[in-house]
Amino acid sequence: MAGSKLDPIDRHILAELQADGRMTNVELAKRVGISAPPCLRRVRTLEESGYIKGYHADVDARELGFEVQVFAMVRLQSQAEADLSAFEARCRAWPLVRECHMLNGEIDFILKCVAPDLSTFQSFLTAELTAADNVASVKTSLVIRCAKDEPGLPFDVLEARLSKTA
Amino acid sequence: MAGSKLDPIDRHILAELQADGRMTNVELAKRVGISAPPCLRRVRTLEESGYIKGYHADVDARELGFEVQVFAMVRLQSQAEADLSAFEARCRAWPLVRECHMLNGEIDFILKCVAPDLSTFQSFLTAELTAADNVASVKTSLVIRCAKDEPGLPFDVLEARLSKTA
DNA sequence: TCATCGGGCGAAATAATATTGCGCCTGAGG
DNA sequence: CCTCAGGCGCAATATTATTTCGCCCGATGA
Repeated sequence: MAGSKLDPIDRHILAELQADGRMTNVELAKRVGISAPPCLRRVRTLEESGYIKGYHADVDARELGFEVQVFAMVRLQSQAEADLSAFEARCRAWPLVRECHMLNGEIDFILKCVAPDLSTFQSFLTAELTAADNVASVKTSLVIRCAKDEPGLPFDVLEARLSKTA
Repeated sequence: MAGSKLDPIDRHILAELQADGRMTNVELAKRVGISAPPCLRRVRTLEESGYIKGYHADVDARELGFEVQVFAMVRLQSQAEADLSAFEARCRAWPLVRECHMLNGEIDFILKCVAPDLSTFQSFLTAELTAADNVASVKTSLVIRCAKDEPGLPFDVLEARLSKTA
């Protein structure tokens, strides 16, 4: 099973750093119950082996003037791999698109977008997204409010799962 | 305009910390072109005033055994505020639900969920989500692959915008 | 059962970073 | 021109990160 190369201390480290990525190594070591040097070694190993992909400050979008958040459901005309890749590449190049997920079912892609205001988004929608090659239809939904936005993973679910197997 | 209380150095700091939340203050100061003490003071101010909401390690879901990611589109029977809030509270309590956004249009909520495997998600879907009070319908879409997943905001868009106004 | 070996831990020393204190400069307002 | 507030950076100090190294434990094999 994936993740089994990690012991409980490693998982504890991941959970703590997911919750507070700027915790000092001393504090982290204290929380997971080992001393600072091995704790730091574990963190470095987790980083190098890809369990930790990076660290990011969580910036308040509204405060910074990004008032609008939108989910866009996109259907394409062709689902040939080359066409899918081409669309993905376009998404990567659009700064207003923050996430692009390929889905199963009727909808081919869902995009999470941000914009400073509605008119900026509308311009993007009509001039770029809807107008893009191979795009059959786009349905958009404005985010009215966000009830939950937890970064990362539920480590408690993971622990529960592992304790069953063990 | 929102964000106008920030000068270019503040925005530069936010952009850098969004890209690498564990950068040392010395390195950050060097990049934004001031010395370490005022840089740290700015960071603290940004944290206290809420521009920076936190820092998080970005953990690899697949590596940790979360193979499945799903978007769930939920419609409710009642959209009275009390019922909306009740549903949001339920979402906050479900660990598999990582994000919950209220939308305009036909769909009332979109949820981003993760699970270790499909059967875990199916159990959650049938026993919890679909079965929950006031839920009229749930449409789910499995994420086949993720083409883009940029944390945070496009600071280049913000800068472009501000330079126009200025 | 007992020697050997590898891996991981932690104390201690050292290097780097964060944080505080303070004097200087600058620009706004009188 | 003077004064004051705000923000900077130097220098000193406190914390933290990182390296070094010896110890312990558990696995392996004679």
